[in-house]
Amino acid sequence: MVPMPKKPLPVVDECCSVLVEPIDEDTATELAKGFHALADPARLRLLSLIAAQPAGEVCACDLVEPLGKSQPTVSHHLKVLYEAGLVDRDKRGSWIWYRVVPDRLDALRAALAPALPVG
Amino acid sequence: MVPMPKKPLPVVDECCSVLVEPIDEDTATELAKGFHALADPARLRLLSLIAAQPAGEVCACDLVEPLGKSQPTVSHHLKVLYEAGLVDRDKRGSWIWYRVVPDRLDALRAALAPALPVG
DNA sequence: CCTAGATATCGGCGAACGTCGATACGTTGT
DNA sequence: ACAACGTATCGACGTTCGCCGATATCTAGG
Repeated sequence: MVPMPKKPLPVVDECCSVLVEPIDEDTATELAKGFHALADPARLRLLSLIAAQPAGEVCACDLVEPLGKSQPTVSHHLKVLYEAGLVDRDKRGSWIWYRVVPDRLDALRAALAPALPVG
Repeated sequence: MVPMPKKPLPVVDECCSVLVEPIDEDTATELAKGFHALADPARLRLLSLIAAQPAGEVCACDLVEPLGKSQPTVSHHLKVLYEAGLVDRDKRGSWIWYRVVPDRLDALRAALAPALPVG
């Protein structure tokens, strides 16, 4: 069994946007963790590379070269994305395949939704 | 004249989502700056407090107490939000009024939009 | 002018971050 | 058992961050 880093997927409990009403500290902390995972160019590009795969998933070994960072660095960033619940992983033999978790991204996107959905 | 910190509103040039196709380094860096501004509980709460005002704007002096941080700290976070283009400001006498800039938030939200809009 | 209030800047502190080389772990195939 | 490969962890480094007290700057009113 792979020793899980921490617990993935806390998932924002709030249903609505930050812009609708003042959020409490706990919600703010939770959302901040999510945005923090997106607040790095390398992680955004990793997320983009994973999402761009036709099969919807990609081996970690195929992410090192296109990202242009060392293997430990890529591993580190993938861990951050995973612990933030933005990507899921699947071990097959020696390889680990990553794919995007749409729900978590949707939750962060919803947090930025305007107060009035549409005129 | 107030000495402007830097230049506000770089605004993401990309029209589409990170999830659609692999983004280049410049786009990633630009988006990362935006998400970085959101990657802090204090700033998220500030943004939420500003957006929650019925008048759509609020004096900075009315943000110190509800945030529960020192005045220099609040000033610092407001500066970060301003330089990220997430809020705009308006000086009236001794007071400075802040309001949310929806466009910038929309751009960040769009960057998280799924590849296929709807079924 | 002087005072009082609002805001920004400065300087410093401890903590967290991004990065990499070296290394350990786990799997595959010989 | 061994070698080769993919991956994770460790240790260290310089940088950035969040925070605050002290201080400077600006404005309004006596």
